Amino acid sequence: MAQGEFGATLSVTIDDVAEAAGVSIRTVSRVLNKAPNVGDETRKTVLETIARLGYSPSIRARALASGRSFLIAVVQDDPNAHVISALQRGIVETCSRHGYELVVHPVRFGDPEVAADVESFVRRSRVDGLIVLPPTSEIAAIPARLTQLGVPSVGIASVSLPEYPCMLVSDERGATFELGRRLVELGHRRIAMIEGPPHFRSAQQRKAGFLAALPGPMPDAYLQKGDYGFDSGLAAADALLSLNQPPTAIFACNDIMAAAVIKAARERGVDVPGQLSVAGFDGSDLAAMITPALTTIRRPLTEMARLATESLLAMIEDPKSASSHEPIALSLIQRQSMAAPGAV
Amino acid sequence: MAQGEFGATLSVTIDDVAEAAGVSIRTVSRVLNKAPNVGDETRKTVLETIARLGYSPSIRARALASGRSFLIAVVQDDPNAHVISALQRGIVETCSRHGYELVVHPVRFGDPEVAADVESFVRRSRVDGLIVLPPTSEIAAIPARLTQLGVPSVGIASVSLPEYPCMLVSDERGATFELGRRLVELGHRRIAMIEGPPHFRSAQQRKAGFLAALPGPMPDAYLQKGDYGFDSGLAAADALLSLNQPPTAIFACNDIMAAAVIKAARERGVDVPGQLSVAGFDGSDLAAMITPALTTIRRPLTEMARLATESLLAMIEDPKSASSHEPIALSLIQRQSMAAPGAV
DNA sequence: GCTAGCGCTGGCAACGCTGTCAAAGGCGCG
DNA sequence: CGCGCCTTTGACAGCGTTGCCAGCGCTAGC
Repeated sequence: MAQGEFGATLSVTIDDVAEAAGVSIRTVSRVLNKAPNVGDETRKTVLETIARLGYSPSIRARALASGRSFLIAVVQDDPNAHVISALQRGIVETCSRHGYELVVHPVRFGDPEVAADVESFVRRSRVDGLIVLPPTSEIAAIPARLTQLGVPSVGIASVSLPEYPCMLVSDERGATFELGRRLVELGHRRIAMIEGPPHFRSAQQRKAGFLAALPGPMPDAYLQKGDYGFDSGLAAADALLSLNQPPTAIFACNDIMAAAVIKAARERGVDVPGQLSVAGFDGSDLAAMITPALTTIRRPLTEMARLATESLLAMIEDPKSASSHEPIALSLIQRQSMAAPGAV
Repeated sequence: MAQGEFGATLSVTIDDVAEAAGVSIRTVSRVLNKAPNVGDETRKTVLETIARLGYSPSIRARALASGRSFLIAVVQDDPNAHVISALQRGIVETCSRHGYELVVHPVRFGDPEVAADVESFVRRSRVDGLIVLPPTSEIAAIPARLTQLGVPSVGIASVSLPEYPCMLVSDERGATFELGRRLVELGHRRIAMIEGPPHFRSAQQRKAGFLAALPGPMPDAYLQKGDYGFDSGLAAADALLSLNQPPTAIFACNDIMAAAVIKAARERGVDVPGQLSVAGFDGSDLAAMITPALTTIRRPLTEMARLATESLLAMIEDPKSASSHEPIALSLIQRQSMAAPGAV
């Protein structure tokens, strides 16, 4: 019911508009959906009436009638604020450009029920599609279920999972390989590394790429475990710097642990990069803010998110449109924390 | 249509369940909504049938029929990944505990159309309620419109806006006052500050609280402009440290600028905290990762977000429930970047 | 013995929109 | 001049739920 010309509320419906404009609701609907077959004059009248009454269509009703919700979801764990936020920015921006809304569905990577949880979420909320963020995107059971449900999905990860109809695969392995080679070229021979959690395939990729770039196998003592947390980075750095033959370069699998290495080095009076080169991974803001500024590997996260969203929307709009697995190149950002080995 | 016992798809409806269970759809609906008036036996049968068919109710249809969407929205600008992500964590967690989903609606603080944009978003998406994050929560026109639409909203900010039916007001002014007093107690007399963007009321609060704690007025040269960005912090720090009488303490209105101060000091060979004390604001992870670790003010963001969400959901479930404006106390985290002034 | 009241269940309409189909009117073409 | 075709418009039937009210079979109360 329209409540008069002013103070239009949520309760103005398409019927009110149709009545006020003297046309059928179907015609109003056509105008709303920019259907081609509407007379110019009619369209104009309807548009004016809509504006006059302050009407906005109910997405809910539209969803029920059309089978499309104009909602997409992002499935994410929350290990890293920087990554999530950069990705979300790109997704949300693309969504609103296309008239979609974004719903956030958090999950726990370690939870054995993740796939079931995501499925039940999709069934209830009836979103039109999903974007699955790392590391959750490494779980093959999720895209498998989604495909079975017929819901389009896009994964963002460092490895390609055939279960996804569409993926953005960042070449983390290639990037760490390049970083490793760079260190070797600089003259480093005692090169150490702090791993990420081994159950993340991206962590495996980073490790594999880096190790492959080195001339020989890495001594066990140089290969430290880490969990992407600051404290684990501190512990690993302490262990490395306490060795009789400490490394002249340390690659930490994310920026946070790399920052910990720099802090640990500083507290022991080890000069970075004079006595120790340090590199991280993520291209986070943090890397630029610490002293010395951290060499790191940047993923074009916002850009990737935009691409992922565009692909997803294309799949939604046209289910036949074949989408592919896109490789994404990463870039090495060289800063002050890395240099040729100095006085050993 | 049910497609057999296995491979149940999205298309299982309440009708299928009703038929399979031998009851009316109305009864199935009652079971779904945990209505009290259902016989134990009937409930059991229905529940079993639901499980057997793999049925999940359509939130969309429920929304249309009941006038509730079980969707709440968070309205946010994106100035600070750390803040947004901590808040989102609390919101999303509380939502899913209560069976709601979260949709993210980004806005631009500076946009003159923000309020209209939010209104149109609410009208289209028909969310049941909104949580407005800082700094967008400082714009009074937004809650004003929402109240007019009859949509519950909760604001999280550093100042109380009467337009909001419910707010969480963090006492940033009180916290910076305490910080200022602490610096004075430590013996600092030459105290400087780097402001945030003056059009943020929270920045005004932080400034006002800090200045009020000092024994005398702050010299103009000690009061530097900043925009919460790292570079602006660097510039301000450079200006301050170039003075004939450089300050012995600098309070930067956020952690990022404080990190810049520490970096600038280091590059000039100014020892922190020996020659210069530095404090920030935000309690971000960054603060703990830099060297020296940064004294900062922590808002219990995730906790606040949880509280805000609980209040919002209470208002949604029971519109009569009176919600209030809750003051939130912040805590000063003292770390190595702050000490008594040393050799001046 | 009759009615009121209770616990449980079902039928019907509605929520606000779109899909489908068909009708009305105007046009070109043979 | 008549036919078919195209464009514009409308009627009707859903979409999958819930709200409302009625009705069933009982028991309790007068």
